[in-house]
Amino acid sequence: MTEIVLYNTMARAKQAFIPADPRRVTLYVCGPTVYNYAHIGNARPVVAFDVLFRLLRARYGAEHIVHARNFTDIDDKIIARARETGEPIQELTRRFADIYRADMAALGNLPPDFEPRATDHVSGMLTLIEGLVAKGHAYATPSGVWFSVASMPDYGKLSGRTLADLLHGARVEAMDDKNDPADFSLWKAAKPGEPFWDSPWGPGRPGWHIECSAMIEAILGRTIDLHAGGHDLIFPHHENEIAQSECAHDAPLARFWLHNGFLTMDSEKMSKSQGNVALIHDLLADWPGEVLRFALLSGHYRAPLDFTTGLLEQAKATLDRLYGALERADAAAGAAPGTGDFAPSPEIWAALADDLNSPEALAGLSGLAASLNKARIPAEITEIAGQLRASGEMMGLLGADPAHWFRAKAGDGDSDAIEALVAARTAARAARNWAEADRLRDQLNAAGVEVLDGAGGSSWRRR
RNA sequence: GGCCAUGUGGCGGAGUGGUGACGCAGCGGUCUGCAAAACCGCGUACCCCGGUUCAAUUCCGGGCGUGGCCUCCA
Repeated sequence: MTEIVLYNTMARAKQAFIPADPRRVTLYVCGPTVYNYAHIGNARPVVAFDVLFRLLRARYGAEHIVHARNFTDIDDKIIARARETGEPIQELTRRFADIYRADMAALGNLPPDFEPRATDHVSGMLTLIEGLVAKGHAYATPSGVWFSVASMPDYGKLSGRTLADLLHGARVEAMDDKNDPADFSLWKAAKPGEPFWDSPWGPGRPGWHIECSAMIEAILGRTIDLHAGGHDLIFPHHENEIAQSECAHDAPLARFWLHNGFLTMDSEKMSKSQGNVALIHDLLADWPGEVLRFALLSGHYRAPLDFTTGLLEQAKATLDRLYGALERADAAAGAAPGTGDFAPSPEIWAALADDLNSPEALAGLSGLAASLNKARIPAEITEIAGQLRASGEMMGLLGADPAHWFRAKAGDGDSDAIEALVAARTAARAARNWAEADRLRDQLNAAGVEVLDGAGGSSWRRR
């Protein structure tokens, strides 16, 4: 089994991944703030690190991996949205958390073992903050509690920033009542009308970063194996998590830091402020979730990826080819699909183990499909098809029944109508009435249905 | 300005000190009543300028281009 190598942002290099305890490998991925629909860019870390999750499960055993992904369910934007719409915060966040889960499931992601919500961990945050204040790393002011960046000698080690860099770029105006412009908020005193929790510093709510520190400690432990998220989280979010957790515990927060690159839309950053976002919810109306997933995996997770319609069309075409090979294999082997214990191909395993090289792994899938299309011996067909499915599963792909893949969108009645036309065409062909047969095929094509004539008769698929 | 990435054929996108990525699209062929699907074959790709080397797309230096981060955006 090939060793897993991952690019560790902290080291700025690929490193062999060896868990602290192979019987309990811990993975934390920063999750969403739930106040609206997730866009496809939000899905990139989820898909990329779902592949990592699958790889770890395969390597160490599913029962030995603990994967947590949080929901941020209290923050300024949530409060603002609730004010706008009048929907209570709890309902709003619960509703969008459910939508998020459904979207991620549609993209073929396994659910994490834990999905903690920030508001369930406020007491843990308070304990953490109290400890930081006691150790001189934080101080209270009327506006809340602040982390004192100057109290941590190696602050900035993840993002490669020095305190001087930060001050250089910092706003000149003294914000709030903190001592240093680089200090960040651990606890915010409640303003009138805002939701609040009681604390030693009066009613208030947590700062953004502290929730992850508290949830990681509560669920996974003080030092975890892997901490992952979007590239933009390196600074300030992950930097500040490190500051809080490490100053509180005198232990490293995570052994590996993984960050995915951004999606662009027509080469521009996809962001809410620019209004160029594609919501997963909307994309799913036009594309199977697996096409979206394949498109996201077609680039390496650390590289930028331009998310375009062309990319989706290519992903769809490639998946059609892969599923086509599986469909013929199932028919030829006459066996139930997905049976038996097949292992992923060594090449695909190696590609994924090399810092989640999904494009190379996808190339491996195509290679297997080509072999499958050429295979003639039933035992060989079963073997390769099994290997192809097992390899696909490593990436959360090819899990569908090919028949479903090609014909799912048709309603039952719709399907019957298509079957009738195909049957009529078969009859016309038997009568060597080519004109009628071609007319029926044109009619089917116009309806988005492709007819495939084979030795054993004609079949059809949706385009 | 500081920091971090990145520049590969029509398009997407891996990788490598010296013959092939892979996919999509395209072209030719086999098959087919004709197609489609599948199979076989085809493309003289590595931003620019120096340097190292027998040999650089791959290493080093410089330049140019692009993207991202620089206090709450995956």
